[in-house]
Order: sequence, then C-alpha cells, then structure tokens
Amino acid sequence: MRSATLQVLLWRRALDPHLGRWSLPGGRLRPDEDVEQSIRRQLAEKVDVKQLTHVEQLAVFSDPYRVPGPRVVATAFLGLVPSGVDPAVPEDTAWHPVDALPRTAFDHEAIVQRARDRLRAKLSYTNLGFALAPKEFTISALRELYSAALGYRVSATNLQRVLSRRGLLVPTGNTAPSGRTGGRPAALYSFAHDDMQVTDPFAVFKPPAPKQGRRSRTRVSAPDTVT
Amino acid sequence: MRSATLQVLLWRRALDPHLGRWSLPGGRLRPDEDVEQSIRRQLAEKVDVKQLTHVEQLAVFSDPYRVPGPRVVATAFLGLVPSGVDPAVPEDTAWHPVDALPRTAFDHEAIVQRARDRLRAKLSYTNLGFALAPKEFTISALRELYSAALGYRVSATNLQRVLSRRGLLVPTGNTAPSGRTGGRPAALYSFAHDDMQVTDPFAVFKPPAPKQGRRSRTRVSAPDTVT
DNA sequence: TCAAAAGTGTTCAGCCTACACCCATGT
DNA sequence: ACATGGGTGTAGGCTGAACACTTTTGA
Repeated sequence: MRSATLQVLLWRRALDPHLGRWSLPGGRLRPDEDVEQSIRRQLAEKVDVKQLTHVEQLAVFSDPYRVPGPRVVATAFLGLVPSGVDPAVPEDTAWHPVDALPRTAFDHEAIVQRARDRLRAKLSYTNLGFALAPKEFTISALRELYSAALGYRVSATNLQRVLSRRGLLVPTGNTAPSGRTGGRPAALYSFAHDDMQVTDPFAVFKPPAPKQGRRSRTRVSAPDTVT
Repeated sequence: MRSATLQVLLWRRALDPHLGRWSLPGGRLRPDEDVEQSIRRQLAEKVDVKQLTHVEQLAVFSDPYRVPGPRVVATAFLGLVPSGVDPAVPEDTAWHPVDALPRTAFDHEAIVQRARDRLRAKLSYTNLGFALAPKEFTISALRELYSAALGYRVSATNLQRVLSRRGLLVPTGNTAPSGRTGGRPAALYSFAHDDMQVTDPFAVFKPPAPKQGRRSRTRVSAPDTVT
C-alpha cells in the first residue's frame, strides 16, 4: 500500500479467468517457502517491490467459488511501502486509490477492504506509521499520511502530542526549509523504531498495578496478538 | 477453548508422524467447503463439539518444515465453547490447561499460545466474554471466567462497572441462591449480544466529534478489522 | 448479631481532544 | 509589518482502578 491518497498496487490479469481485470499481485506458494517468503518473493520478482517496511498476514480466503474452476485458497497479506519510495513497477501494474478501485478480479476488492481496515485500526494503537513515512519527515507531512490512510483529517497538533507521549517521535535536529509563502520552518522527525510495536494496549482489566512510583507504560502484547 | 482454568481440547495422534502426542483437532480441507466450514465440520464429526459460541481465524502456519514429510499448510482457528457446556468427547481426546500443556505434536503449542493471546486481547476490547459465559451468570462467576482466561485476578467490581458502562450486561431479574455460608444472593445477568462486537474502539485520532449533545458510543469496526 | 458475599459511591489518575496562544520565516 | 505555517500551554471530558461503604443473606 502507498500514500498521498491511500493506494494499492494492482496488476492486470493476462490470463483468462477474469482476463484484463485488475488483481492483487501474488502467486503460487512453492514447496520450499512459507507464505510470507512467498509473497515477498512474488512482489520482488513480479512487480519489483522490495522495500517493504511492514508485512502481515490478513486472512485466508477459501470460499470454494471465489475463483472459477478448481478451488484456490489464498492467504492475503497487508504489505506497506513508505511514502517516498516509488518502485518502478512494470507496464501492466499500477497504483490505485483504495477508495476508488477499478473493477477487480475475484474477491480482491474485499481483500483490499480488509487490508485498509486493518491498517486503519493499527495506526491507532501501534507505531505502524513508521511503515508509511519516509526516514525523516515533518509533522505536517506525517499528518497528510495519517489523514490519507485514515480517511479523515487528523489534527497535526494532536498527532504530534500522542506520538510524542508514546515516545515514538525522535527529533532529528534538522529542519525543513519553509515554503515560498513563508511560515516557520518545520522540524524534522523520525520514528524511534522501525518494527511494529503495540503502543496503546487497550488492556482493560489490567493486572494489578505494580506499587511503584511511576507506572511504566506497559508495552504489552506481541505484535500479532491482536493481529 | 474452555474455562475454570483456560483449557484446550487436544487429541492423541493415532498416526505416525508424532504418534501418541497431543494435537489440535482438525483435518483436511475438502474441495467444497471453506476453512471455517471445515473446522466446524471436523469438530462436530471427530470430537462431537457443536456448540461453538465463537470461531475466528488465527493465522496460517506454513513453515515448510513444520510437519515432517511433504509440507502441510494449516489455517489455525480460535473456537470457544461456553463454560457450562461439556461436550462428551471421545476416548482419545481431553481438555488440557493452556498454561500446562503436555508434549504436543508439530507447532501446535505455538498455535495454542497464539490463540490464548488473541483471546486475552479481545476480552479487553470486545464483548467476547459472551462466548465463554453461560446464558445466565453471576458477576462472580463471570469474574472467574475472565480471571482464568486472562491469567490474573480480575476485580469483580470493575468488571461489573466496565461491562455495564459498555451496555453489555443485561440483568435477567433472577437471582442465584446464596451459598451455605451466607452472603447476599447474586443477581443474574446475561450478555446483551451473542455475536462479537468491538466495544472499545481504541481509535486514537478519532474523526472530529459530531457536534451533538451526547456523543453516541461508536460501535466502529467490523469484527475482524483488527482480527 | 456476626460473618460472608454482592453491589454501589466516590475519588483519583491517565489519556486524548479542542482551542487559544506564541514562534519563526518569507515577502 | 503581516501573512503563513509550525509548535506549545492549558482546560475539559471520558474511562478505568482502587477502595471504602452499604446491602442482603445464612448461621
């Protein structure tokens, strides 16, 4: 997936069931790889996407009739590419806005929805933003990314505050030049981690608090406890 | 899964790779069913478990070497059976405490861990308790269930309050007799819904609040947005 | 009347939102 | 100067945790 508006990489089917329609990149699982290796390989080989900042399983789609002919079981993934990167994709592939998809093959539209919803949820309670943003960015750039992904205007002020409070933003010391119309130059930040972590454990019914002074922010669950 | 302490139903393998070890119930996917239908069928046919109150996909396990011999791709599920129900399971199957598993076959221990973690997370931010509890229950019974599932003592007081505030508890009007040692008889409750709903959308960066009087509790995401 | 269990009232703290205000830069 | 965009200070609301206190029963 990708941003400005949230986009998905699709390619045009060259074969007959649903020939010509847009479909998610992917392919057959080889006997010597697991599903994640497989999707990474397919993306690298077929559409030359290698800089994935985050990859996670979505779900298995296995309806016997999801594809004409013999049943195909698909394991769907959410894969993220950061905002700056624009991999040179082949002729027959293109990025499409997630909220205005062309006619897609099979159940791929449903899969994209699922991916979008998962991304949205995780932007709230994890540091997943790191996977969408470039190494260094201004808060307003980040605001654009979050807004695009979430589908509504996010306040830069609060974005700043929440991410800071969670210890996710590291000021790099650099500043971006101000635009031609003036304005204070923006400070540049980067994310503190480049792997996904749950930063806002919604754990209600928490275990009794440790009796100490300041309650350390619990960095509870493993990344895909909640998937 | 099941409670008192949290338990999993395992059965002893009768065939040779890992013969005799305990393994999760399951089996091959038939061409005319999807994975969920399949797991429900297997549970019904093989271990006679039919009253599943909740079933959800966990993840695909596809390591080429997870099982000796030709690779087997497994789609793991979390399935819940309410506390009262005690399905008559066959000879070679038994419930095992999740935190003290016997030696299991293949990667089944890891799968059970995942299931446990998922359950724990969802107890916090969804109404998933309904799937563990019987139709009618006292708060302290519910407290036992939550405590067993979460692995630490939950306060009955707060459990009450949180679930009530979320509108999940409906008093049935009935009361349970008090124990032989006396004590106020407990009121009986039931859950307001018997399908899973996200009740505590951790949505930070919420869309701007509707300017109206009382902000309606958003029942945002679809059940498996967050999986 | 006392012990035991259930349930309620109240206080406190953390986190997020909203909004007003101050800061730095180009024209 | 002043417009423009960046950043901080502060107040308010909601929610959960903790704990004291009241209620209802059996012995």
